[in-house]
Amino acid sequence: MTSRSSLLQAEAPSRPTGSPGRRQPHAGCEGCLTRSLAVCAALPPADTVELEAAAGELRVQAGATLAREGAVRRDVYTITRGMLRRVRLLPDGRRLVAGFLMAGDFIGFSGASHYRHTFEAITDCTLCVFALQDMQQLCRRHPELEAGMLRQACAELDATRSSLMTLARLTPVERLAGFLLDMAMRQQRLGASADRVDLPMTRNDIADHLGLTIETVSRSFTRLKQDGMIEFDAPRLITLLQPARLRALAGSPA
Amino acid sequence: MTSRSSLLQAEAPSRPTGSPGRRQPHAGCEGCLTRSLAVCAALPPADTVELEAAAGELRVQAGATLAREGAVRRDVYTITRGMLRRVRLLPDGRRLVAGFLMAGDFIGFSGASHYRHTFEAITDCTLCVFALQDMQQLCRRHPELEAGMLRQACAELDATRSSLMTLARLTPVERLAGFLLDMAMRQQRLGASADRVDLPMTRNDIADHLGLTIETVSRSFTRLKQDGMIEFDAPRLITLLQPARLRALAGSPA
DNA sequence: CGATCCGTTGACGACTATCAAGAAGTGTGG
DNA sequence: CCACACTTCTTGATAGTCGTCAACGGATCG
Repeated sequence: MTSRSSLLQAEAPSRPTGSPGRRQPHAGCEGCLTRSLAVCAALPPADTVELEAAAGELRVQAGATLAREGAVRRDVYTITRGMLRRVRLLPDGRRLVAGFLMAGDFIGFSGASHYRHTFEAITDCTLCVFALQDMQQLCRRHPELEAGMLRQACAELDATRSSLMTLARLTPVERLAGFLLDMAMRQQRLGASADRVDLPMTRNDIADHLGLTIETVSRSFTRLKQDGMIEFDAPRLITLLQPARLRALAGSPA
Repeated sequence: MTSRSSLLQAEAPSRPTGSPGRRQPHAGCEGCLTRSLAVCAALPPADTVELEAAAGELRVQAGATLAREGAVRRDVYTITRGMLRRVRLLPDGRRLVAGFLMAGDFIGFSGASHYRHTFEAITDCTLCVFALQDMQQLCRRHPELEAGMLRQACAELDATRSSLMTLARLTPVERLAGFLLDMAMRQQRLGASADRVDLPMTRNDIADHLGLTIETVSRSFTRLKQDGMIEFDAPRLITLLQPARLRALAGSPA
């Protein structure tokens, strides 16, 4: 009985490509767990009424696709529960997982008219939906919101640029160490313990995220375990025994 | 006598680490060649007076460092002439060139209080300098400017995410093909011909940008030449003979 | 003219991808 | 409840690609 984190709920039997789910009226920002993390935080509490009016709630089953690469980009999203992957494919099937998205993350920082990635739910997810147009109008009326979006877009840019170093110059073990630290940090922000990492995604997802094969990912896990830096509570639930050594491996900035 | 492009002027005898140059009063936005490209374009012509008041002009010699990783981030820049590289180093000397910056590009989309990269001039450069504070105030007074910054930050995010695919999943030849197309496209926006690419940076810079070694970069160049896709006018001046085939190699999006 | 830097090419070896098999966990149906 | 299919993850053997080491040619500069 491996009790996975309550933040990232357990993966349901994955239907290959389920429907993205229905849009429902929004329940209200007040009780929202991610209120303080998300883009919405830029708006003073008094103005959340407007946000709520524009927002819809969307639930997506594990395994289902939220939005497909190439489709017209009509909506933007804030994730309130669960985890998704940002995927891009090459014609010959090579795959990149450009990132994992969790509660508080925003989908919609793009200048493109069409989605440039496919977004697939790894666990059951709940999201706040906004029509792109509505969000743009909200931004026009509330410069603080736009400023907040700019700040968060810059933060994401910083993070993405760090990934460049990972992919360009780090060894497999170093990449994995950095990945584990990154996931731990983000989950900690959501209230999890600092040294426990929950990995709802498959080894394949991790491989395609780190530019490796699943075998190399697996061997790198084994190496970190043998060296006493991590411990497996389950294949997808890991304890970081020596975060400092992991940080040293990953090149500190992580 | 290799007459390099007039857009990216020839590399001067590189002083190892010259001084970043002096800040001068600004010459005015009216005649600025990059006016239509840069962040500033978001501001209506009537308001450029304010921009000019806040801006300074800065010249940086080839080989000199504009800003150092870890230093306090006091200024932001728009490049009006020349080319710089965005560099990050690992403790053991491994290097990443996170990007090449040219006329119209903006340095300053970051949420960090300190520079996260070192910026080094590849050719002699001219830049518009703004104190970070001034720019933030300008944004507060002119929401259009902030909206423009957000748009451009998103565009840069899109571009950076594309680099992830390059580094994670493309072969050396594919990476180089994509790189050449990217440089050609950006130089075309500045008025150069579509099939001529000027590469002021060294093979080492290219290697550290593509996550390869200089030998592999060199061999990949040779391969593209042997296959008839490119032609060398000089080691750093290349003609794209078959852009379509290059695009196919790079995975089209480029 | 020698020194230095840059780029190319060749020989070799290491590391990671590939191929293959097996172990472990999960859900389904009898 | 158990057998079976299926997926995921791990481990081993092998091969290929790219990194490393080395040498050379060309350009630039003092």
